[in-house]
Amino acid sequence: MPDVNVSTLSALSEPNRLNIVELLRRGPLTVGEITEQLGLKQPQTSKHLKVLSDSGIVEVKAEANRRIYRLRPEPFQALDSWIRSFQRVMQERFDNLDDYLKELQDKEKP
Amino acid sequence: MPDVNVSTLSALSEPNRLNIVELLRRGPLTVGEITEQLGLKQPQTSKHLKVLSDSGIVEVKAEANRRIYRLRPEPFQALDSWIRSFQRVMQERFDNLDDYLKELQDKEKP
DNA sequence: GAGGAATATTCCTGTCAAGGAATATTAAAA
DNA sequence: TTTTAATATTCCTTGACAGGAATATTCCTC
Repeated sequence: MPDVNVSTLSALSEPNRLNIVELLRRGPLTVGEITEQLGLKQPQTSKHLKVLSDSGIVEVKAEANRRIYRLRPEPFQALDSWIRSFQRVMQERFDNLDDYLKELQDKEKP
Repeated sequence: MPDVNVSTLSALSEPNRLNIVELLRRGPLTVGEITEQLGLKQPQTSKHLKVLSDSGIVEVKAEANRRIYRLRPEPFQALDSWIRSFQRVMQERFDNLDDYLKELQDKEKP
């Protein structure tokens, strides 16, 4: 079972950060561009980017005055492989509630 | 672009809830079983299950005195398809930072 | 080197969510 | 029908986190 990083999930669970990620999907952007396109204020953008950066979702490249942010693929790969290994097991178990109910009864009346 | 539900992500971003989900992977469980296996207190378990239930990650079946919780596959499918559509676009853009830098320069010096 | 962009950081405040403890609810069992 | 088991709900408190505003930092340009 691949380990899911809670920090990845919690970083993505904030709407503005999810928007940033959706935006960066199209390619790298500077803080200013993100700020403008999402209608945020610059400090908040920087803060959200820091959270995304700390959790490894995003990486920075300094270019003179500017910081260019872009997505890192690893966290998404990890998340994906978790979900898929997940679905594999779920598929087997799915629609087997009746089996479980029978087990439960057996526990009660041995 | 498939829409990711923030509520799915935020529900999964709490460690105890993620543990519950990992546990339910093996099959449906009652509140008591979850409580015991994770060493939680029963009220907290119920609260976490409510959050998971509200976000559609989990569903309940009442069986006499007990409530049997199990995973619903839909949120995971949605999450998976989002990530994969995501990775498709990222793949194209990946390693194209140089292109972007050139664009930036063009913007500055037209 | 002074002024001005672009970005990060700090401090403050309010909100919200999680845990603890107690209690309510429902169904089973005696 | 009283008691007991399984679960949900409420109230309270505390801590984390997001936004606002101000300020610090870094680098460019003149």
